[in-house]
Amino acid sequence: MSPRIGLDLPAILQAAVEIADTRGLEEVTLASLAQKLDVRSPSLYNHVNGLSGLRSKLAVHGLEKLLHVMTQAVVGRSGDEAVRELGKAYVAFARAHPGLYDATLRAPDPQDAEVRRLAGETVDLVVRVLRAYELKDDAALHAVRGLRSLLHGFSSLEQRGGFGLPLDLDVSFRLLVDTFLAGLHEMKRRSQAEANPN
Amino acid sequence: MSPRIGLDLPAILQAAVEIADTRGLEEVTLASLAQKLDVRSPSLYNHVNGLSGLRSKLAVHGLEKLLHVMTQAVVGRSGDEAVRELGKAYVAFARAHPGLYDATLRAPDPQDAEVRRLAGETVDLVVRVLRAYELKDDAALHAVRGLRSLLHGFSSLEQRGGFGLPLDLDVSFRLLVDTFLAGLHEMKRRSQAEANPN
DNA sequence: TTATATTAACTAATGACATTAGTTTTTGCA
DNA sequence: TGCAAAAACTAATGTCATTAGTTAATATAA
Repeated sequence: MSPRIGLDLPAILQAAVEIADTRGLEEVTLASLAQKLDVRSPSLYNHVNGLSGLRSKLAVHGLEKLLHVMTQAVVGRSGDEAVRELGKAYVAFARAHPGLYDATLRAPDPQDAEVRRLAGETVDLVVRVLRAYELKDDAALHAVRGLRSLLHGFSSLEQRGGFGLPLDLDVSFRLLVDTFLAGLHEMKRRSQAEANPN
Repeated sequence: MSPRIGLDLPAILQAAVEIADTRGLEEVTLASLAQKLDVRSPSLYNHVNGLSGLRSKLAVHGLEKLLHVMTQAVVGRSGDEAVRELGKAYVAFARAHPGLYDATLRAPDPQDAEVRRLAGETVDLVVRVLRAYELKDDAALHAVRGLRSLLHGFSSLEQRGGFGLPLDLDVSFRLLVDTFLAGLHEMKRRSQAEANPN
């Protein structure tokens, strides 16, 4: 059945991740990948649907790993602590895997079933973490979007060297998360005051 | 001195912006640009230093426009109102010019003098707006980073369709900014309480 | 008015890609 | 032992960016 198996998907993905993280996502080409794997580039078509297929697989792989570290970060925790650890895990992942993180957000096809499934699971995870803040109705979902915006924004700008200031990045990040949490508490307070105006 | 002037930098930039905003930044190639301008691609080298030069100019152009709309948004305003308008102007720009906004953040050379100058001016603008919160020392700069993270994160995810949820984006954004502002007020309160603990 | 220098835009050529078609080769199983 | 499946290959095509060298238009000086 199966003839010379030199390549397989895991090996291809690992090599692609290595290139992405060290040289940048744009450098992940079928040519560079084939060279690294000591193979001719058309051979890759037996495992992956061209460059765009590779990028899809890379995106899915990255989302899986990201969801995993986020999940690990919140088990056994709740409230502010859980959010803080979640945030730390998120930026740590982006720092450790800049290229893979990038791939995560440039899925050629956002309608891809796998991508949607993983995105959904990630949202669920964060919703559960934010449940502690007793946000009503859609507020929890809006808060998920907000938290994700802030995490992604920070990671993205950090990666692009978008912060020209000579200022400790970890301090900036901690303050940002703390400010968001303080705001969340305040919003909760307000909505409760509104619902129950002594 | 000057022979047949069919092209000039403004025309080139305008065409590039059009392609970027309608088809995406990746579609801005010397080939597509030349076709749109009815010229052969090597001709572009007389005005721009190759593809990377074009991207640099595009980034600078985008930063200039972004700084301009941000500046217009805050004149005559202060405090929360100024921050809210600043935020609205930021996401409105990203929505109106998705490709150009993208170019803004993928400057091939973040060390480029023009890019650094504009980035500096933008930081200055936001610092002035945040002065109202009387943040001490570096806190103001950290807050600038935070605000920028959140604005960029939201815009970027919105563009990439990263929000799978069927939820009003404008509401999400307003809540995010409000949460940040509430947090900022709370942080200010805390630092004052600490400095002057009755 | 004419000649020249300047320089924009051109053609031609090269090399890096992705991709497709068609061929070779390995290997599991009958 | 032989055959079918499929992995990896070679060859070819087309799209890019980029460089070298050529042509041609025009502003200015004579």
